[in-house]
Amino acid sequence: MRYSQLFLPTLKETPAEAEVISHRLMLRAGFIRKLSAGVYTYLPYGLAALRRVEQIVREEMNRAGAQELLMPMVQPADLWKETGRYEKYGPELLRFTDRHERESCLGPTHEEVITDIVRRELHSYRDLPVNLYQIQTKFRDEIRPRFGLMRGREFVMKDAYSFDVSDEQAEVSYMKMHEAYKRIFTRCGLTFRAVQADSGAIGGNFSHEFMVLAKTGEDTIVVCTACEYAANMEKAEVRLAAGEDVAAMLEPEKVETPGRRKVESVCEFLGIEASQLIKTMVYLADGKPVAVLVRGDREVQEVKLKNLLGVADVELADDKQTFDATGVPTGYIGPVGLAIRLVADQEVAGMRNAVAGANEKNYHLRNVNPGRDFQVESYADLRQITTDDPCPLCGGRLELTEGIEVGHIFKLGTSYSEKMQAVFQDSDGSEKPFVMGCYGIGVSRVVAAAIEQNHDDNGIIFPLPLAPFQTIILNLDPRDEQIDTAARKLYAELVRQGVEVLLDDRDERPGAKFKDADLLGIPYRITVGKKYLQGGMVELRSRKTGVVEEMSLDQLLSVLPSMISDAIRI
RNA sequence: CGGGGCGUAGCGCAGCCUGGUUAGCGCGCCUGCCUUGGGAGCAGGAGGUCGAGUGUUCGAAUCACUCCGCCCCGACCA
Repeated sequence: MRYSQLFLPTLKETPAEAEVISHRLMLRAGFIRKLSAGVYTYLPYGLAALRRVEQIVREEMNRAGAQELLMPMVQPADLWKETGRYEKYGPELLRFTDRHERESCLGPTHEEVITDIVRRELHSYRDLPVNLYQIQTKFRDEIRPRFGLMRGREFVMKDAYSFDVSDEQAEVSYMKMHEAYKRIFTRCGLTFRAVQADSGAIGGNFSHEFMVLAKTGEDTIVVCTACEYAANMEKAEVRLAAGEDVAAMLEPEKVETPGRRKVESVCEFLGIEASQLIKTMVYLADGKPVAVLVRGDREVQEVKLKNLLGVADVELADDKQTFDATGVPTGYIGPVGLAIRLVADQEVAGMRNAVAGANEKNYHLRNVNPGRDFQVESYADLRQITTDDPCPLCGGRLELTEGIEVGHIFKLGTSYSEKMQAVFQDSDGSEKPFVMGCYGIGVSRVVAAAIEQNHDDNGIIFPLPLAPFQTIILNLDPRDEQIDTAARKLYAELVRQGVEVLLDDRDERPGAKFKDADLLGIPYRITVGKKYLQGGMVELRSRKTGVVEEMSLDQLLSVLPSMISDAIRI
């Protein structure tokens, strides 16, 4: 491709609307333009990057035995009513009626449609397993679209759905996808981790998220430095430290702690460590008060609490709500004699002679002992994991890092197939619902994540497999016949060898060409200029390392194509 | 939906508080000259219903009200 013919509007200045780096760079490098909130046009250069990701996804899905199809974006409400999601999905599902007053919606996901196809066409265990996927534009009417392609309302997604005869077979399908996903993100040249995840509203009980590691990620994840373990903060299991405190239980003692409400000030006042204090937090679980106990130096992990209580929502009670529920002002609440529902972090069970609120203003209790002085409804892992905790798998050191979710795989089980009466006849003649799995990749988000992970002050640094062009040739002086001839010759020869090349033949000054080349993030840059006139040499520069090598045209042609094909092969 | 902010040329902004002739600046764009290894220089030029509506006023980009759009934080979310 010749740059002079390409629709590639780059921007010298950053538009005010963009905050995160990938969004800014995508606007500046002519990837996208906004049409309305969370809705973007892909310009040729951005589309080329998107196609790179799509192609890798396609190849790996096909390799894993999945088959591509394409489902409608407009879907009838009736189908969604079968699974109850038409009511349940909320305002994110864009609903409308057509000219015949038929209720419809724009597909935010396609479980209903695929299940409908399969129940109509597949009836026997002999037809299974099957895995069908599509790469398609989804629409979700996000509360607040932001960050450009990272969280748009309209976005390109690959979604796959597997159908199996049994739970065991479904797990085999799941593992195949898990492997395929690892290959996909590896081939994209991204640093990522597969993390255990909460399966969320979509349902199911077996779930991994694929996170691209980048500073600007929306989620915090815990990764082990020694093994493969990685998990969401909400899911990361805390391993209880071995060894119990076997100190003799002392008699409870009430102590005056005037005005000491915070953990810190109580500890300072009584001369104890935060780890010797039982912190009592009052939450409203679906509106009803529950007291939660954790060690003074720990934080409650609300998602774990929510899951334990089996409620839809937990919220920390404010001072007034706390007083209304317990009759005690915040800061002096404790488990001893407390009348409301009580749960505790597992760690609390092993505490001896701890300090806790006395349920009386300005008083705390010393020598409080779980079991003797109070009972809880249940002990469970309820606290936030920290980097001081050991890896739950191998005991290694943990690190916290930010991640961008680019893929999510679920074992769905039979929830959809049962509701939609999608059944097959098994070898023993019995009728069974399909056991399903679903597997998503945010294709457009992968492009954004790749940029978040790979850029510098001058622009994008594309991983070679995702770059719209693998090489850019800068013709620094198109009017000089010798330079122009050399640049064209290089271009033609590289194209012949299968390299994706952009030839910058614009009538621009060299500075502008260098700046654009950096901004666009093309992995290899060849410069043909003055040095060619002087000694027949051109420059090859790596965008990533900045290393520059001078060589002749012949040398370049003999090394570059193989460098590129080696790098793309996995 | 709650909180905060912004809408003035394609992009980035000033002007608004304290109303008053032809609404400015930088970049980009067009023409010409010149220049060619990190977003050059000179000269000339095009481009605006100042987001929309209503009101206040002799007079509104400027003041008031309403609406619309966009951005950021929060709740929410593959």
